[in-house]
Amino acid sequence: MPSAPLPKASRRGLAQQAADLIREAIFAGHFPPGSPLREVELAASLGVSRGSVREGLAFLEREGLVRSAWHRGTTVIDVTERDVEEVYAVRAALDRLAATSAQGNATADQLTELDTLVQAMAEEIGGEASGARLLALDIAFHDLIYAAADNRRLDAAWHAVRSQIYLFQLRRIALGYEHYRARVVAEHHELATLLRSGDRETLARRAEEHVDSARRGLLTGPHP
Amino acid sequence: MPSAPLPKASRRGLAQQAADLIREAIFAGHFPPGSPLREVELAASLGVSRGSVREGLAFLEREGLVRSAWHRGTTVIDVTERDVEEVYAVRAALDRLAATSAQGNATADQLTELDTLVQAMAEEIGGEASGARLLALDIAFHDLIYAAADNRRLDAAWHAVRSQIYLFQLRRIALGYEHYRARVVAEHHELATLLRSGDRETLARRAEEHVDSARRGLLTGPHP
DNA sequence: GGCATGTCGAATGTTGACATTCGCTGATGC
DNA sequence: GCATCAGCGAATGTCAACATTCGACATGCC
Repeated sequence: MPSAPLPKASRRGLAQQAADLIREAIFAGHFPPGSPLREVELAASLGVSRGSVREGLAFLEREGLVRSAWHRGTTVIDVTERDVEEVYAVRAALDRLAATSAQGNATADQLTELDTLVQAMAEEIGGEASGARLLALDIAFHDLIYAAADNRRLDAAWHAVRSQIYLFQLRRIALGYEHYRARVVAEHHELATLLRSGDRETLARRAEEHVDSARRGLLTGPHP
Repeated sequence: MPSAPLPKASRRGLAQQAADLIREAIFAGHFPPGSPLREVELAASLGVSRGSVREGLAFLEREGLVRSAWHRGTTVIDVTERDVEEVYAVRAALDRLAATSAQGNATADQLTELDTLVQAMAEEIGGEASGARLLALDIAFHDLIYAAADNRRLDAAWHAVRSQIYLFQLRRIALGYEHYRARVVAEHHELATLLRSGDRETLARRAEEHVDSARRGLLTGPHP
């Protein structure tokens, strides 16, 4: 996942570092959905104490990547059809608000950056497309919209589903991503255009439809 | 055999208990917005260790009630106009989704319970209305809608703003709540009716407008 | 054989001590 | 008089040991 630039990264505490490493391990497939995340094991593996690992896991739970139960440990979330439906329903609602808030609120620089990202997607597809890189650009595009919306609560809600979306898409991409490749550029280009100058209601509808398109891409084809 | 002092006390862990107590203290006004929540102080006050308090504070941060910064401690959130705008913008988006999801998904029992809550509001107003009790019924009403929506991610997002809404409204109510009293019953009655049998688009719009009405109620009148 | 129960092990929950960081204060130099 | 910086104190961050809980297996009774 494209992590934000790290100007003060080293001063973020071991818990955050542990969370980052565990998150990466989950994305890398080292901990498949449903597998347990044992604190002692992780503490030994990461070279930090159990307390820091515990705090890091709590942070990942806030992102929705893992689930914890009283005295029953922490496990990676499932990736059932219902889970996908839940996440994308919430994301559609959030994206709708983010897009309409960002409209008229985004700076010129931010709008330009959106175009740059869309162009990068197009170039990625032109060459030998890497699904993972395409996905990173996709997420970065939406990160930018949420940043332009300039609403800390909205951004927090976005972060509570962002990692899950990344996990879902990553797993789907591993099975092929022609469906993804086919629509990414056009849809994001349209969103950027509508954001710059478009009917507010149309933008809201399109933002929702974009999420629905991504959801359908996840649920079609081979299932895990 | 000495009977246990707290028979069913700790099935949820000390951290959760600590979070509950601190949350209540914040709502009670013991910790006004912006005031620091010192771990050692709370640990001594609650009779638990700092670790548990720390975990409880992390949970409250998930609810948006407090904010933490690296080596700078935890403080109660501010209640500026911008904070209110942020929370209610997100809540409008979530309520819209919750209402439309609950429509056609709610059980008969849940719909009946909604009516019961609306009637309880009306009775509360008929007698000597207590703003706090009215607010509790209001929140319970929306909790029920979110429960009917049956989406764990949506419920999590709701819980990330619920406590903030409670705090905002509590502080506003302390300054008088005629404006609140005037609209509560009618608006919730309409929502319950639309939920049972109403146009989906109308329901979505009304759910958003209901939140906007609450937001305006918060921002009018005397400001803290 | 099937079900209730007791015991055990492995994991989480909790704690107090130790290390680190940050803001403040006051001495210091210009 | 004012800016700078070193030291100080108070708070948070980290750790390793201790206590508690739950699931699984074995055991015994019916």
